[in-house]
Amino acid sequence: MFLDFMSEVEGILKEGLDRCGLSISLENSLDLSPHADLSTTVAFRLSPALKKSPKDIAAEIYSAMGSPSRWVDRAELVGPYINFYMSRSFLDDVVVRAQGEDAWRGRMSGSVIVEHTSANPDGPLHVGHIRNSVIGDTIVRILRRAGYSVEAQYYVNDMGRQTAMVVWGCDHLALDGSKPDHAIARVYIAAHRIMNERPELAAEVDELMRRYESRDPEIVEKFQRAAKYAISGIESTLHRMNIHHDSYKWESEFVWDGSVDEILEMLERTGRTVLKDGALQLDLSEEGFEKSLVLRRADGTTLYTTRDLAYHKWKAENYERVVEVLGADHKLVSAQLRTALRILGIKEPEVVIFEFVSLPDGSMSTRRGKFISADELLDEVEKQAYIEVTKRRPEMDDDFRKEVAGKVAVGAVRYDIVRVSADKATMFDWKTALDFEKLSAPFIQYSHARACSILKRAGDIDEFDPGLLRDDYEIALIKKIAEFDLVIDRAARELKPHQLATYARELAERFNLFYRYDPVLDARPNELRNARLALVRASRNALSATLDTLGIEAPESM
RNA sequence: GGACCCGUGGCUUAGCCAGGAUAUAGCACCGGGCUUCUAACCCGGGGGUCGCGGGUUCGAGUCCCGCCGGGUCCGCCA
Repeated sequence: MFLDFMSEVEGILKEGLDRCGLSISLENSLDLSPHADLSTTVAFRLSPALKKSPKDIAAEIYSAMGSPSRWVDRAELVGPYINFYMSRSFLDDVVVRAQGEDAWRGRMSGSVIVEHTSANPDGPLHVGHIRNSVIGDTIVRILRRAGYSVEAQYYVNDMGRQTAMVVWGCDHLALDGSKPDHAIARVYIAAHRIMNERPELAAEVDELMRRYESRDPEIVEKFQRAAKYAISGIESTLHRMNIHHDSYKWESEFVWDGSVDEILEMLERTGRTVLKDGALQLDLSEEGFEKSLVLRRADGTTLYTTRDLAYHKWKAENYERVVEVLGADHKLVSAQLRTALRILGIKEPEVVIFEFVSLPDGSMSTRRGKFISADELLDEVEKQAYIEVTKRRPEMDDDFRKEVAGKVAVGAVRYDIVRVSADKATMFDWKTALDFEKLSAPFIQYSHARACSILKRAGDIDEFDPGLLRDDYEIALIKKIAEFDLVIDRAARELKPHQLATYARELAERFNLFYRYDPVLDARPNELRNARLALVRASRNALSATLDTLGIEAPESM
């Protein structure tokens, strides 16, 4: 839709530039503008080299440009700007194409792996983790919309000290009957407390780690049982938020199948490694890193980073795009990892870093038992949502109110997380979390429900003529619907899911205005009624596709 | 000490990478709108030295330098 219009504008503009003998990249030279459907400022950029005023240059290009085409109605010269406007047939085409299901998928292709969440299997997800999960899952959904074949993967850190602590805890303490991830957290926290009191026990944990790495069958069974138990709880929380992983990759796999040894050999062959105090290290001072990267301990065991290098080699070999979502605390290690990969000639991942979620009294910690779990958050938000639904729809039965409350709660939590740019640090606050009077998912869900309600009352739509949709509200809405493919395309390239959240809000706003000022069911003559019904259906489809891509359910009634 | 991220009306926030035409929304505040397709909605109003200071440019919220404030990291942990 919008991308088609944009390509035609590029063609027309390029013709003008060519005829004037000018050459400039059209990449990023067309912008959305409040003054036009697309606008270009190329004249400004050409001005210094040509030593002519932008206004004169724009005029020259303008008069040399190609004639209007199928989707482009006209171009206008406004001082140094050249503005482009959509044709009526473009708007008509948007409404027609938006009636169907295939209008919401992009033209990108290829395979992508997106790693997200990957929390240690030592307890439940807390409100910091789910920022990772929501950003990650939304990116997965955006990339799928864009046309990629996407694998969403959870990387299980089973070789770390945390998991060994959990195993030690399970050996010595009983798991209670609570949700698996919460039960594991209790054991993990208790194990830490015991270790603090009796530091001599730490050797037992070291021994567990050593035996696991050497693949002692008895220990392997214990580690994997404990980790899987924790993950089963984590998974159920994720599912509640409409988040699904296609696969789990265990870091131990890379140690046992020889990938880690292979990576170490590759690194040694670069001649960049040094043996210091018996430990193998990679010197990255040339690349601006103060500290060298330790690859293998003096005792011969591997480190997280080494296993991570092997994991990234595997990703690079199996997928065309490698994407991962990491917390800000991983910035440095991730940069070191990417540098090491570059030295090895392995494709580097595209890393989405999100800043921290803190509590009013500091940062969260599973080990210290200081966190607000995602389960707790969802329960509270759902409770609040149920109160709201009951207040607004008292005539509906309890099943309805519960179902809507669930959808609204998950939507509110996801939207509140995804709407802010990943590089903004945030503070968790119960008051804000439980307040969805403010701009939030229900605003968008509600627009969708309104559209559904009209369609339900209308019954089947006869033939329609989109050309009858001519007032400001109708046209603004059609243009916003058309923008869907542009937003997906950009968000998929830049990996910025908050752009879609902004779009969702704008789309709902435009629909609400149309809804407020243009009656549909009572519209006369009947031809106008049919055209508006078609626009409602187009809007419903656009809202539904947008919400789906945000991982938010779109109730037909709420 | 070094590195990275952030700083936009009272609060939250878009725009910054690819500099251009009146700076985006929400909350809160003041006022208005339900005999009309669901008012979880809509309309109007007030409120901004885009942290501060320099620089580049015809033009800077956007780029560069310095400073201030907040966050994060700098382990033979993960």
